[in-house]
Amino acid sequence: MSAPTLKPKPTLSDIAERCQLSKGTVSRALHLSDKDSPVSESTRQRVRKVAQELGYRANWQAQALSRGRTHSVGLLYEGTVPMLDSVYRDMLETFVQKLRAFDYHLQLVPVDPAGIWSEALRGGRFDGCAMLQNAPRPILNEIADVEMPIVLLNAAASGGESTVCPDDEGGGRLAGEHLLKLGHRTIAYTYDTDAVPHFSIRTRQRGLEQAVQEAGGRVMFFKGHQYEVAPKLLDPANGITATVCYSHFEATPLLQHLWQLGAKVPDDMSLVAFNDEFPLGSLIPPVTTVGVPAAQIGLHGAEILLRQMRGTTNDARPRPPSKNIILEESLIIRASTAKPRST
Amino acid sequence: MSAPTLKPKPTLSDIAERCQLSKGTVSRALHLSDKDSPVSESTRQRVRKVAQELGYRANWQAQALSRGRTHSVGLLYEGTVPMLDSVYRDMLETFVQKLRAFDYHLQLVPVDPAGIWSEALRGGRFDGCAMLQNAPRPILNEIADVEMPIVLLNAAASGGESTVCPDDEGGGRLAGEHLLKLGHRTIAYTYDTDAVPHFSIRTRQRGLEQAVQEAGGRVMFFKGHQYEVAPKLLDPANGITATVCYSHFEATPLLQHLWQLGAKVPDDMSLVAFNDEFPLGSLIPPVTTVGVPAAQIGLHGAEILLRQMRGTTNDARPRPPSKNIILEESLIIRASTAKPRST
DNA sequence: TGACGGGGTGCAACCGGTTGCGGACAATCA
DNA sequence: TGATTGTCCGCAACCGGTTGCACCCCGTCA
Repeated sequence: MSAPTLKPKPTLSDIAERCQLSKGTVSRALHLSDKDSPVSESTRQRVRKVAQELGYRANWQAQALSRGRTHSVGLLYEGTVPMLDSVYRDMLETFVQKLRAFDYHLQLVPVDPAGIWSEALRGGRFDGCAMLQNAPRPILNEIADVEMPIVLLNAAASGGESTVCPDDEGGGRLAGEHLLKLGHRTIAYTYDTDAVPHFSIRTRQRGLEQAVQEAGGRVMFFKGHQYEVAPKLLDPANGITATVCYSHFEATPLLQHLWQLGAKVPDDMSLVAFNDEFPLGSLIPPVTTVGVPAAQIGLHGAEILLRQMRGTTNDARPRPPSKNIILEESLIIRASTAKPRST
Repeated sequence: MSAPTLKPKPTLSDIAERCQLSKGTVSRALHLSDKDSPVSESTRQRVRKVAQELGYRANWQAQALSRGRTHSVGLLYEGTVPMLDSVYRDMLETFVQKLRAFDYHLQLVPVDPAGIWSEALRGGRFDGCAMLQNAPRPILNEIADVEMPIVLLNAAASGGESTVCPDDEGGGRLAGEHLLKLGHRTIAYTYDTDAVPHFSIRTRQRGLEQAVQEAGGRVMFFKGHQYEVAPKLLDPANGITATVCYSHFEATPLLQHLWQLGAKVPDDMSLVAFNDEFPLGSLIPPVTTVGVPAAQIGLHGAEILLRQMRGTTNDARPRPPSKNIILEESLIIRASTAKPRST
């Protein structure tokens, strides 16, 4: 009694012994569905009762080892913990939820240059993985090499991988069309020097330019800290009446700097942001923005991954072909956009 | 060749065969340190070379199973994916990094009411875990029941668990003292109805009140959406000259609403927030705030957990006693605070 | 030269499940 | 009543490592 008395976790054998049965039978009794089970109803009842009493839980490693599938997926990310970036919140939330619904667990896997992550990859720690953002080719190649199912979230299709990506080009167009409809003709597009380099910076710009140029308008491009950009936007020589920001990280300080310079939004300058994130909605004025269907991305990503994993591990069925899903963005009109003053 | 030719992951046996050795020897050659190894230098070289060529990686489940430790820790959280809350970013970042340095992997474990998480807990999926925020007692009890090391991050000590928590009371005092020094005597404290209920709401308030009351000042308390609160703060009858917000989520809209009502910050109203988060620094004026040592919390948490896990799993050494660490918060003075006008 | 000691290796059990196969027994059919 | 079928369960191999123990062989010392 002075001994630590480590609580011995009950195992299959414990139950088997208690029930006077063999491990195999107990195993079958526990998790084969009621109908097609090769074990009698009474036995099953008995086993389950005992398992319940003992608080039995299957050991995960043992199960994974013998079944050949871990039932967990790796969440790969570069740099800092990702979910951190607010845009990823809803994306991850639905992604996780969906996978959980199928009893998949998630592992956080930083893709450090040191390459420890490859240990995880090849060590069979998970059945499939998701990568946030665009992944460096070498990494994708290594993943392809071990033939592990993968889905790229918020990334453009570049190889054979499945991807789920918002239609940033369409989003840019949305922003452009909205402003055009209001009567704007000279529109600025800006992003911050500190922004994480992501292809969507360009894609959004492209969509915007397409829409505006088709209508005979003009897009001016500004890169830099917003306190530097703001005065340029207001320079009468430019004739800019509306600005589209790459994200809420630009829009927030920009709004304040414009304000400080005496320009009223939307009267003197209309403002459109991307991402429907705090604090856009709680600024004065609330900022019109192009929302990214983050939750949808997560959901589709999970579904794709689940489908891919089903055929994993020596399953005869070929893995389903990769899929590239593009989801529409949507315009959320708030008070930061209006007709240009001159109109 | 038409067969799928699933890449056969090399195992210990494969190497053993190639080297004409037994599994056991190979296992020893691979990961016993060079000096105390009971295997000859030449053999070790040979084995490692072959392992290298084959791209061998130890199967994780098998290793975990036989060693009795998984070398991974669970990150428990309630509600939505947590890291999402910006305050947790730095906290998690350092936490993860530290654990990774010791080759621990992280699993995301939502503590859903359904109780699936308990499956993970008892299934031996991880050696220890961390819980974000305060955890419900029943959950902690279950964790205690399986005798799993745990550390509570950003939570107050309530049971036998180890905790790492910022000194919110001290932070509140810091805010109060700063304002007092500037000459403020009637100070408001506000938090939003939508704020996640967290004990720190009260703790920060308490610290603030202590400091202010000691100096003969007065704290008024306002709960609600900031657009409702703002007018009350400006009510001359109240004589409020400074406001402390529970977090950046309150401070941001409040600042704008005050502005909109014609009150200038800091001239008419000084403003102090908590958490050093976006967009506080990029607002006009930049907002004075009490910063939480998030990175430190993560770091200490990881260290505590590592120490606890060392003694896990039938180790003779008793687990080190639980520890409750409280970390100081710090005042970040920006432009939103100044002497009250009347002074 | 024979006993002893120790370094280097093989054997086999074990971790905790899963699963193919065969056997026992009862029920059904000829 | 004997052959056949089907139900239910036990046996044992297996997943891929780890590790205690025995063994072999060679050098050393008495």
